[in-house]
Amino acid sequence: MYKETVYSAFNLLMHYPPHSGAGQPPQPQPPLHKASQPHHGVPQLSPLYEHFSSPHPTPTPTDISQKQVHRPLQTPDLSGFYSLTSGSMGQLPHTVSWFTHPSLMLGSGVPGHPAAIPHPAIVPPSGKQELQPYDRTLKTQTESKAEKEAKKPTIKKPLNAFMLYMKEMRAKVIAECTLKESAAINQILGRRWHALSREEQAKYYELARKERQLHMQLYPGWSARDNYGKKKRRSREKHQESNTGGKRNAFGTYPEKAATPAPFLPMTVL
DNA sequence: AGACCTTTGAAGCTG
DNA sequence: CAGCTTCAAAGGTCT
Repeated sequence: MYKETVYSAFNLLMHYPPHSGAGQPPQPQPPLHKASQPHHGVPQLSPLYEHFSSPHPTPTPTDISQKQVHRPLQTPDLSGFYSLTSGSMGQLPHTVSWFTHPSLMLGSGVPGHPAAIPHPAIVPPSGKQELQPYDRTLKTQTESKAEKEAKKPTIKKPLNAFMLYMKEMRAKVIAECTLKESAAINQILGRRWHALSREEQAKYYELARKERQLHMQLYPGWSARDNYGKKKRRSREKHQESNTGGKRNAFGTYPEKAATPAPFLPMTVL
């Protein structure tokens, strides 16, 4: 049943014209770090950027500080960030601003900066961003150190180019194919990503670079290793097995080899 | 409740 | 340093 749903979704998408490079094998595209790419027509990516998007005018550094965004360094790259992301991104109804959504008002902020930097990278230890704000006043004095440690909000990794692309395009793909399961959606998005032109991909690489930069400034001491091992894996062996086709895939089937694409996937489309 | 699936890219880890 | 592993997002599915 589900398999058929996915199949029909791919059939539907077969007729979706790729941006460019249709029918060509995906070519590895090294990250592009041009500072002056055209920045038109990029809809909402990450709420971090949405905050600076139309219809609001491009915020000045003063505007940012008024929103209590801590910017310890005034780097030229950040100004590029503003010009890059302002006034060109559309709005998607399901998105919320990182700076206004209650889940972002965690009050934890950057260590050493009690003014609280509400940033979407900060989430409660539950993993998912919750609707209710993280209320540190709920902590009791009797809580053990370990408990307090466990309840410390997690600073998430900044999104890479593909993640930003997924965030933007997911709703569009879902609307087109009525699929909702992310595993299938992500397969489609992965193929579309490869179908993007170099210029189109460059926009996302640039946004991702800016996001990393901002993330570095917001959380100077943060390292990706901070989140290592926080997700419990059932076991490395099993995880490996799942990656090599030993377990059920997103289509509810048991693929013989993970490297073998699903037979109903037309390689010349998407 | 939380891992899994699935994708790419960044970054950490390991030998 | 090359290659492997983990984690970012997402939501349905499964344990």
